[in-house]
Amino acid sequence: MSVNLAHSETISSLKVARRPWPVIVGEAAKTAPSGDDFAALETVGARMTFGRNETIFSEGDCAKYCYRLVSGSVRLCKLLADGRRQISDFFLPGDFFGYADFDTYALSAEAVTGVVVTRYARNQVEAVSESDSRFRRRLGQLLHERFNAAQLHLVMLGRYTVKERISSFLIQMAERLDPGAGSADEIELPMSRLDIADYLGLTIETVCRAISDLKRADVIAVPSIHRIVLRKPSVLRDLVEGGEHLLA
Amino acid sequence: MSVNLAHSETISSLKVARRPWPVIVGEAAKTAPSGDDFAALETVGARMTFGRNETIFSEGDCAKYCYRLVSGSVRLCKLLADGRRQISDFFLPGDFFGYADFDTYALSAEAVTGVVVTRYARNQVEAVSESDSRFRRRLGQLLHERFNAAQLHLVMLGRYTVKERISSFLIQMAERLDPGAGSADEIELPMSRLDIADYLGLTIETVCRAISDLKRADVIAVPSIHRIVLRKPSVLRDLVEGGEHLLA
DNA sequence: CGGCTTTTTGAGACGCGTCAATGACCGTGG
DNA sequence: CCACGGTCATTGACGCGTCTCAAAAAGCCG
Repeated sequence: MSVNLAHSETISSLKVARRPWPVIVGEAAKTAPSGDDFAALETVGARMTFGRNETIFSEGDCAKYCYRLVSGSVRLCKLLADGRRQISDFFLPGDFFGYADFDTYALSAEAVTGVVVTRYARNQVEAVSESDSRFRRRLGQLLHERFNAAQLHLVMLGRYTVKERISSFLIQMAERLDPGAGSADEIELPMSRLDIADYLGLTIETVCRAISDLKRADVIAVPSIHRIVLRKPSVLRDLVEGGEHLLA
Repeated sequence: MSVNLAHSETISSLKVARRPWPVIVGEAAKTAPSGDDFAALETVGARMTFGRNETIFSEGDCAKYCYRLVSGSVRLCKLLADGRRQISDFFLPGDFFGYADFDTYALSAEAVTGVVVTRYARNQVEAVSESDSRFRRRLGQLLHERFNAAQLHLVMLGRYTVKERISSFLIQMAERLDPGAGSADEIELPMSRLDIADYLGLTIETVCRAISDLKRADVIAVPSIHRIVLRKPSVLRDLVEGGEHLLA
């Protein structure tokens, strides 16, 4: 099983990233969408920065804070004693995370790229939630969304083939990364192949091979390593749905 | 992939089970635990019965109701077009389900055995939740528990070997089925091997083989088909901790 | 340019799925 | 009461797909 070497600099937390990576600042430092349900928290948030592969919080830590991602991207994962890793979710700018836990975090959150977050004390979030029913509903809705996403993830890990997993992942990322309407046809994947593998329950080699297959079939193009062009999104969709053959 | 033939009698809903199966009435018709947080709903619930393999609600149905399981057991599952199935959760007496959805149910709930439930209108549950902050917190806690369980399930499907999955499943069921203290050493599994397979992301044959292996190693005994004796729980625990302590 | 990490590709092993046959259990009806 | 048919569970033989191991290629940064 793949050895995990992601934790070279897991200690300090306010350190600036050595090399901020695609912190897409100019173009896409997406601020909160206009009708922002988090306005109530605006005043109590603290802005923070994490470097690539830095840990934002660890499984078992006292869950004092929750976070809103401003820029970059974050993985939520669980590490087994022998190095096996499962990523349960990726977060993108605008996502709110770290609130779906009890006293301690159930999983670790790590910066996939250089990251900027706003950090909120949980007791303050809870106070606002207690008094503001609109905010509370919004928070509940977010939790439900994460829950439903986890259910789909479950089906994928339990029953999808490799091709279905990769296709489903690409479509899903295209939808999430596209701010506006239907999924964009070109996406910038912030995470490494190993991250993708650990999200899909595969090995990095299998992920590479599946991507190469799609490239060979001209369903996607890969101009640079973190950039993917969906040339035939419909084929990707078919690969996921029929749950069947379509790719040579 | 295994053909699913579970839906022979999915239509009527108030029908009594043809043959109630292990509806453990005398011994374990567990009523709500003494400090019952659902007292507030007591008056608005309707008692209902479902037969084995009957559908309680289907994916996509308008989510008007939620349920509390009184006796028997229920599976929550998703069916793909080609018959593949993933079970995301089993419910046991006392469990509350069907509330973690939006307007429509995201998954289907089916009776694994003959089942008795109390059904509540969601708008009433929401009304109580809105006015009673204690009840609301309890409901949120339940959702968090299901969410954390789903996260562990995710790790299992993504990263566990067959032996680890079976061991983890047995331990988990022993803990959930045991009303009192530490896990009982003999458990009554209400679900079929196919259900177990679809929960663990395996085939029925693989599940059988793994169980036979454990039997052969004298780690468990199988006096009858739905009954399992954990002869060496510690070995089971070791088998799952090829990774880690992953049990809530 | 030279040393690193990450990605890609290849060859081979092995675990799990597939297909098929047998056995166990159970309710039904002769 | 036993024979029968249906469902579910178990076991075996075999093939395929994914993992493992290994090495080369491609980026990345000093």
